[in-house]
Amino acid sequence: MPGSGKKKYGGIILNQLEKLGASCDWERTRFTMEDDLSEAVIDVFIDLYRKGQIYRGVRMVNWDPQGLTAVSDEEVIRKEVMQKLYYVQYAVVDANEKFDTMDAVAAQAKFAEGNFITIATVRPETILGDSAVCIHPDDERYKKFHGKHVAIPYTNRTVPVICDEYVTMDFGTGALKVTPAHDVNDYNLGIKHKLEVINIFNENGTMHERAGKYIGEDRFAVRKKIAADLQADGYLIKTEDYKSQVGYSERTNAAIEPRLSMQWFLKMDKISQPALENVLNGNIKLIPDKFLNTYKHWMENVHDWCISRQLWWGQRIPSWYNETGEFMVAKTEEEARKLFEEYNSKLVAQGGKAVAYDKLQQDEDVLDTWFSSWLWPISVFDGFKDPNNADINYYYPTNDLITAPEILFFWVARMIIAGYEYRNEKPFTNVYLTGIVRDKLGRKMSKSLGNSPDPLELITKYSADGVRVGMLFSSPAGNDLPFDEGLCEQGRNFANKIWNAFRLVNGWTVSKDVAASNVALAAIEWYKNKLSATVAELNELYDKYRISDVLLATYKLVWDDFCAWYLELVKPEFINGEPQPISQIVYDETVLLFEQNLIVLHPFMPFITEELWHTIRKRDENDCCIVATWPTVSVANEAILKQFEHAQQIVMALRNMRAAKQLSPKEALEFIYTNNNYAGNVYEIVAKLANVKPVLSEKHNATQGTYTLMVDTSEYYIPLEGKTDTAADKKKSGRRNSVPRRIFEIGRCQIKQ
RNA sequence: GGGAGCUUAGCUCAGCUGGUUCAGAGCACCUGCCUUACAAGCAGGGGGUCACUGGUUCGAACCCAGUAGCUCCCA
Repeated sequence: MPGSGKKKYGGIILNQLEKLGASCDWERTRFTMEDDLSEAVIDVFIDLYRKGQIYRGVRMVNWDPQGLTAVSDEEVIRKEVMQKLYYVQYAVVDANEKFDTMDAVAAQAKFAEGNFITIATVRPETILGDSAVCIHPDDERYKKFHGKHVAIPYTNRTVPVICDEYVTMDFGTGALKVTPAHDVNDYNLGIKHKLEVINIFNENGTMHERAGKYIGEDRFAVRKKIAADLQADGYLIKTEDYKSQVGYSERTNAAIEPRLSMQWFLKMDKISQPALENVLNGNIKLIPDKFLNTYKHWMENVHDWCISRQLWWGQRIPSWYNETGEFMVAKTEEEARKLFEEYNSKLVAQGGKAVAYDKLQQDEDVLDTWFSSWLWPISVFDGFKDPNNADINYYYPTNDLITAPEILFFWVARMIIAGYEYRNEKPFTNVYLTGIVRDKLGRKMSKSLGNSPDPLELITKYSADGVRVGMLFSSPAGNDLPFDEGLCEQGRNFANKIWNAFRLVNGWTVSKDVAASNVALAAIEWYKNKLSATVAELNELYDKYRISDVLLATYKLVWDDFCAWYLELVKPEFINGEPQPISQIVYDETVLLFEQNLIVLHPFMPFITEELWHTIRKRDENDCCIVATWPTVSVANEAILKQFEHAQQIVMALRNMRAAKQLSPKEALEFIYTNNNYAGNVYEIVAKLANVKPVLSEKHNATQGTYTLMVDTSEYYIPLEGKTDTAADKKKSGRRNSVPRRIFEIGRCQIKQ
């Protein structure tokens, strides 16, 4: 498994997938930390470095001063915190006016002259690291200070007043203190204006000697102290309450300190081009395509990729340092030595002095996990070591990648980049982006929140098939899916339904001597057509990756069409309490149709379908549902479907009438039809499912006590003389026994009284 | 601060190129039923000003503009 493959979770996830019935090639499980795959990672790093694509640079990281480590953005928990906003005055001086000591008294004199700029900050302790004060070039209030300097309290330093449109004039005082070492935005401003970077903190969050004051004291203690000092010395004008976002370490809960550090970067501008082009031109498809815009936007504004991490696990960066900090990128220490040797001989040849490399030390940092994951489609088939092996040639590029939208950039885009860089070919054609599972409060499932349901527990409760159905029911492509255990229950109920349908069929006694009834033959004919039409629909939905729609259509086919209509029609009757045998022909056809159902159900419910596949008929061990031929689609006979639909409508209308009139389903009724628009077996179907006796009458005049059914353009009559009242009387008296004259609308059929 | 997207029934969402599948599905809910596979079930039923305002059009859930609310991504 790629990416997040923390080993201890890897095993659990694989186990869960297995239990869920994922039909993976389990013999081939791999892990990006394996030797072969790690080697690929290192080789690629070296290759890209030699191509000049990888460089070292400074970057702001999230530093955990308690854990003494950098943490990733994902491990930072942002909280809204009430803080104090401190308004501090800086004395303005001329650029050439150098002060060795701008003490409080001197500053007060400047203030009195009106030569001051007020800044607002929630972190007054960082004042000691200020390198500039920034104002908007158009800000009238500060125009007179263009080109001037300000004196930073307690530092003996003056820093320039710089102009940049980055500053919002009407926010705060319109003047921004710039502390490049301790704020990302300030850092970027610092680069733009070539400011000094003054890191005033130690790794553990105490003040560095560089700060010049409060040395060794903790940053938060210093905040209080300096606030008090600023107040006492007349720098502090006022404080205000201020709500702001502060990041906390997920591990230690310490406030995150932005910190500058040396990191490794991969240049993205050129290498990412094919990944943009081939998605835009449709060589690689994102499904659903609403992600195209996001993808495009990101790829067009791509930043260099920071590939180094300060973690204890992962592939160590293959860079070797000598005593003086020079380094060689090489696979092994020996190679690094050789490189140093060559380097030295060149130096010496040019008249320089050789550098020492007696003690080489490998970089302490490791590579970002995505830096191994992006190679996955190639490295998993050993495509780096052996670029022409049979597996990679067969599996690369593959058809579909299924993944979450949140890692579209982290992983998907980078796999595409690596694919074009190292095989000059896309790694896959379709990227299906699933929904993100959320809990009922709309939060992402996460290990730290502990709000993820345990799949194994769900499986014991609802079965693997039930859980699969539950998950897939509510997962339209790309939409979040709010997890609801009720859906797993629905899945379990569905499995139960299938099981019961099987029990019914399995319990029949079959007889070659019994002729197939017209109704049964009609049902078979109809369901074959219905199945064919539905499979055509399923195929289309599959092509569009509309998995939840496929599931719903399959669900309705099996539950409604097969169980509620088909089985009810072919089901043998009981005579004198004795079940009658079923005709061999009908039985055989039913089993065949049942099997077709199992095949279309299999992707969603592999366990029960495979089980029934091998129970419903004696089979070879290798004759499995999972590899059974998908039902073929023939042109559905529209007339048959229409005819059946007409029968269904009559049945539903009759049931509805019975409900309204409180007539027991057991009470047989006469059903009078006057024309043969719907010949076929429509009326036999109706007879079986609605407990009526069809009677052909050339002409019927509706009389009192006769219901008229209107279905499509056909009229039917049901004599109810003497039935209604007796039926009603059997029920709780007074309820509904006087149904007013009205029209019931049921779909397109009406029942007129 | 920049970008993307969403708002349709109590909930989760479909609804393609504007017009005979335009107001849909599943769940939930309500009412009958222990009817010989299934109460984890069967039969029936009630729910919506398609966020709001305006525009385009013979015609708008759908196209356009604005407003409000929500979500995500990047910094």
